[in-house]
Amino acid sequence: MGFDDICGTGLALKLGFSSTANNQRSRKPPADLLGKEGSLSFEPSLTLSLPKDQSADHLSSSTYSNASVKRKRDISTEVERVLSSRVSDEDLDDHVSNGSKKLRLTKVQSALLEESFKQHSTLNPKQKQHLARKLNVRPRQVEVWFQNRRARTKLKQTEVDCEILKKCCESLTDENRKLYKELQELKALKLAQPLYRQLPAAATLAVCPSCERVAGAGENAPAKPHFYSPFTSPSATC
DNA sequence: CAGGTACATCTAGTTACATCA
DNA sequence: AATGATGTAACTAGATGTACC
Repeated sequence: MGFDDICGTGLALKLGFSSTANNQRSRKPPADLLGKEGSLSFEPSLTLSLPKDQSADHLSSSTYSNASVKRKRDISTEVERVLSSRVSDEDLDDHVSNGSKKLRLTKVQSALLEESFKQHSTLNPKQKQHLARKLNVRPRQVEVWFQNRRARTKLKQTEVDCEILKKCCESLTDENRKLYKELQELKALKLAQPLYRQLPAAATLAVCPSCERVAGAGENAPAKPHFYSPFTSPSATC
């Protein structure tokens, strides 16, 4: 296993704590990575000793509690710390070698990634490799950047959609209010006209907007047609 | 062909760190 | 200088698709 294998998919992954890029079905750490007496071996040249409670038995637990996740991260950090000095020797990764735990992409790198994202929001392995070489970062970093970028895009779109729906809702409420007001006026007008009472029954029919039943005539008709208020739920009317 | 396995990659959610006001 | 808010790189868990046996 080479250094890029360890760093490329994240230390924790390759150490077998979890496995996004490794093996999704078996959550147990690979046996070949877990040395004896709680030490983790990546290469013959690098062995990290761990306290007893962080030994293979603990790490191979099928479920990971918060505490174990925390410990796992502590281990990862420690592993990274040890590895970083080694990276420095090999001059493979600038951000790790300068002690920074988290890489910040340069403006140029971000711009290139953005440019690439505009062309295609997902990458095939070849494109990923090419972009990684071009940017002088690991393919895994390109992959993660695209994942996060897609998530950001989706989030923004959701916010936009939410705004649109909100406006739509406001507009409909407004329209409903106007219609209700208009209806009240018509009803008032109707009551004010004595001639209205002499009109045939058919002319007084009204339709409930929520159940679409004809009201105001017939045996089973309610005493008066019912309308819904914009301030109450239509379901409450029928 | 169906089923199992390994692997790569995805999404959604979370964490941790860098940066800035 | 300290601190809280914010943006984002990196991680985790689980799902899915594909290739192979």
